[in-house]
Amino acid sequence: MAANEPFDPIAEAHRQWSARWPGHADHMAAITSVMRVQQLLLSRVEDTLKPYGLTFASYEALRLLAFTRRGSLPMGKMGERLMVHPASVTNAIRRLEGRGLVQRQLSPDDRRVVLATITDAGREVAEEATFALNEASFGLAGLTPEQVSDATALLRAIRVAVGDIAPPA
Amino acid sequence: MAANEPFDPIAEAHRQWSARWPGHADHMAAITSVMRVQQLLLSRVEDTLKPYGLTFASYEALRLLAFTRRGSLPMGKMGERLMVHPASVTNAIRRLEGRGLVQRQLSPDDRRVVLATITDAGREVAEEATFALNEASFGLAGLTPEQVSDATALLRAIRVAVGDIAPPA
DNA sequence: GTCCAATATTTGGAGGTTAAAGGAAATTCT
DNA sequence: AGAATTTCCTTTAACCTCCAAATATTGGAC
Repeated sequence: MAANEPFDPIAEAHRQWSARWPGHADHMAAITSVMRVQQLLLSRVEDTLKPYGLTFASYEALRLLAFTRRGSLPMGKMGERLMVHPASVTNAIRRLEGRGLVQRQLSPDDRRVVLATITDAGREVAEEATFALNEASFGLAGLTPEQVSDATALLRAIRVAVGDIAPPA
Repeated sequence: MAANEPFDPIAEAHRQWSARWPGHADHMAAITSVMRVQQLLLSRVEDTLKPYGLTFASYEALRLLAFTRRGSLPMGKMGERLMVHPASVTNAIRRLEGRGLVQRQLSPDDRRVVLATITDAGREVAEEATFALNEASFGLAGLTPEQVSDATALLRAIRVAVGDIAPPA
C-alpha cells in the first residue's frame, strides 16, 4: 500500500491541471489530497482494529453507545451522531448484534423506535479497541501536535464553508 | 445532508475523549474530521458529476486516460496513478466500457496486459465534466486560496508522515 | 372514532473499496 | 528445452456508503 515511490500522483495531476486550467489546479489538488489521506488513515485505523474484529464504522457505533449513560440509543439518533445514513446504522448494528456486542429492542415508549444497547462483552471490546487506537495515535504518530491541531482547524473551516456546521460565534 | 445544526458531533466526541484519555483527544478529532470532510466533499463532487453519469471514481479514470498522449494505459498503471486497488480499476473501466466511453484490448506487446483506451465520446464527457467541476471549484468555493493551499500542504505532511510519499528534498 | 400525514426503521440495489485466489502469459533458472 | 516463479488481470466475497421504496406506528384533523 505505502508505495513510497519517488513519484507523487497528486503532484503529477496538479502539473497536468496547471497546464490546462491554471486557476483550478489548487482546488483539484486539495480534493484529491483529502481523498487520499482519508484512504491512508482509514487503512491504518482498520489495521489496528482488525485484531478486535471491528471495522472503523462498527467501532464508532460501539464507542458511541459506550459513551451514553444507559449504554443505549435509538437507531436514528446514532445516525445523526455518527453522521451517516440510517441504512448504514442498521447495517453496522446488525453485524454487532450477530457478535453479541449489541442488543436490539423496541422502545417501550414508541414502538417505531429501535433501541440499540451495548452488552458487557461490547463494552469490553470497545475498551480494548480504544486503548489500541490511542496507543497507535490513530495512525498520526509521525506528526507534531501542532500539525494535528492545525489540520483539524483547517478541516473545520472546510466544514463551515460547506455548511456542515455553523461558523464560530 | 448538510444539517447545519448548532451541534457538532465531532466537537462532542472530542469532549468525551478529553474527559477520559486527554492525551489522545486531538488525534481522534483529526481522524474523524478527515473522514467527515472526505464524505462531504465527495458528496458535493458527485452531485456535480451526476448530470454526466459519472461517479468520482469513474471520472478520475476517464480523466487519467484523457491526459495521456495516445489516450490509453495498461490497467495496472491506472491503478498506480489513481492509487487504488487493481480490482477497483477493473470495476470502473468495465462500467465505462459499457457506456462506450472507453474500449479495452489486449496489448500486442504483452498479452497479459489489458489496455484501456478512451473513445471520442469519452473525451467529450471528460471535457464537459471537468469544466463543471472547475466551475464548481470542486466544492471548495467557500474557502480562501490560502486555506486551500494550507490544507493541501498539511495533508501532504500527513502523507509524508504515513510513508505515502518521500519527504521534500 | 376514522383517516391521513409525518416519523422511524428496514430492505433491496447500485457503486466503491480491499483482500484473497486463480488463470494466462512472460521471464528466469537449471 | 522444461520447470518454476513472477506478473497482470479478473473474479469473488466482505463491508461501507447512499438512495428509493416498503412497513409500521404515532399523532393530529375532522
